[in-house]
Amino acid sequence: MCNNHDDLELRRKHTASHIMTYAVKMMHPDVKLGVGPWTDEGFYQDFDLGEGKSISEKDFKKIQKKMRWIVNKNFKIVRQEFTEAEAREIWKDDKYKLELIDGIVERGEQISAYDFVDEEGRTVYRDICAGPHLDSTGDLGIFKLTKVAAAYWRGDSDRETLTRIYGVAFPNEEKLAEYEHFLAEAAKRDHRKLGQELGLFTFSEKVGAGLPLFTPKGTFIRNKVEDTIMKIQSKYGFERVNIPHITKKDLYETSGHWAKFKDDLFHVHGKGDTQFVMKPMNCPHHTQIYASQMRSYRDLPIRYAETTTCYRDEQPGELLGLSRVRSLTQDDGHIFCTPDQVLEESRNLVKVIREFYTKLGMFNEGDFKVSLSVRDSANLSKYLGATENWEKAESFLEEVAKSENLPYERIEGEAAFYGPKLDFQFKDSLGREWQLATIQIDFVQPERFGLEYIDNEGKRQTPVMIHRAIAGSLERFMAVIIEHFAGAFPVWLAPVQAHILPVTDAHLPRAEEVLAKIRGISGRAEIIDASDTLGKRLRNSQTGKIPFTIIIGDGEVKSGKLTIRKYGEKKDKQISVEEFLGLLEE
RNA sequence: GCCACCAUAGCUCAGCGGUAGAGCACUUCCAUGGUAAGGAAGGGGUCUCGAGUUCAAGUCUCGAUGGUGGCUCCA
Repeated sequence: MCNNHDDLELRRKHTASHIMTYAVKMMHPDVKLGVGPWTDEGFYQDFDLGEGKSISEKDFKKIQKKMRWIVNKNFKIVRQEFTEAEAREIWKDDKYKLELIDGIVERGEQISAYDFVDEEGRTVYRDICAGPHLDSTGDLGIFKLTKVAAAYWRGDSDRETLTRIYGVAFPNEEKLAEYEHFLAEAAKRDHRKLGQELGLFTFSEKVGAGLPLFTPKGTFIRNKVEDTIMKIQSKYGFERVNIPHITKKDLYETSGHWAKFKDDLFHVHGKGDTQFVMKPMNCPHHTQIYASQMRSYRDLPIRYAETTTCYRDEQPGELLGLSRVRSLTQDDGHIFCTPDQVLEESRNLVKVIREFYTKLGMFNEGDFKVSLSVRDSANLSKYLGATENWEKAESFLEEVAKSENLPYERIEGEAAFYGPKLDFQFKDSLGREWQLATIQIDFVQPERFGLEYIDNEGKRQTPVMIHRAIAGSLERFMAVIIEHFAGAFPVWLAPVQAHILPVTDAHLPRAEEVLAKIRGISGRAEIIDASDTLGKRLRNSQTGKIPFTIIIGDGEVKSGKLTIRKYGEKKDKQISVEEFLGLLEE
């Protein structure tokens, strides 16, 4: 929920939600109501339909018809206020409302409801609501129910399952058309669709859900992303390490993850009795590399980096294309340092993140947001680690966020139990936010694994661990950049940078010469021979979102120049081979 | 895991009780074509899988698998 809506839009969504609820109530008189707020997109309402009853999208037509009837009746919408006792009496049969009333009372707010009132002044429908609303149902405009889903009461999976109906509401048809146009455009950018069309990755039912397979082109992009990150961070002293993908469960018993996450791991059995699991993370492994030697304060910070795949047995309903998978490749890194070094290390990590995302053109205002997750000041006891270190780390992270001008928001209570963090969230084509880069301070694992270094007084000390990712997971990162670029990757990232089109077979030798020159600078190009018409081949290069299409015919053979068509442009350019090679450099 | 929907050729889809179709892609042939789909022929499907109903099941029912939109979760 956010508050950047103008008042009228908000009231329209609120009223639409009540009208839908009234319509559903007419069809299912015994229905009980959960919450029904407005959202960025529209509105929803949760219903408890009762045992064995359900609503599907096939019912939308009927519900919308009833809603239209309510709109046409033009009921007045009137605010009513109640005392706690009155409210408890009115909604005494509705456990959900009673629970909501508890909350309102607890917060010391006024209990209010909105009534739909007919011409004779009779209340035909009433629901508890803080408002505000339109003046009458006739003012609603255009509405549409969009989807139905299950939701848990209070968002708690241990509690009742409710049926949630989503809808949108607009002042006129044009606004609805705009919204539908946005959805259609988003669908065109969808990474699952583009991934298939551009041949970047695939899934196989035989391999399993959430286990993506990358083609040569997709793998090129992954490797390029990895190389780019490694190159940027190399100036900050990272060293690459390598670990196996399975481990004895003992590792996670020590780290403390076993108790909490054992059901989310893939378990592996060998010949003996020893129980192994596929690694869901890399930090415990990395601690063991740190722990392999006695460390001095002079050695710190020690920085390990590795791009490696982790396996998590996510629940099937949670999988989503490349955004949420069961085998995820992290560009992971861990820094072991003193508490005082957290400031400088975090600052350097932000610099790496900035440089990398700037290269991709994704570090602009509005493209991303940053969360500084700190302790819940009302509940400090649930966090592990020395208070002094927490305070230092939180203030260091905030200092970095400020001095680096990050668009950050401080979120109390969002810190992990083991330390504060700085998360970078980027949007996909539908505006859904995905965490990619992260910087997490950890006071707990070094302790649990008994990591040590010897300080300048010869005393044993426990280092702080910083977990960091720049791309997050390469799978999720690919999903986001495919949608960000709508599949039209910049030249440096494009798996195929150029198609060379000889006009006829007679021009093939020249095309091969040009190809050899491009390959000479490790450019990535392909000759598309004349077995299709030139028009057809040009079209294929464009729909394939190839950055450059080179056309070679009699004119080009004679002049020695190249005719270049850039992706998405309507006009050609004549340039020399050398100039063209310059365009491919990174 | 929860609710809803979906699954037919490599891709996009039509067929919706009487044992399969289109376009694109692919193969071959013709055409050697100067800026977003040249022409012709051909190959390709136990209609996701398993049960059930029926004389007869892509087509109806149930289950499994996979996918989508939300919810929960995301170390």
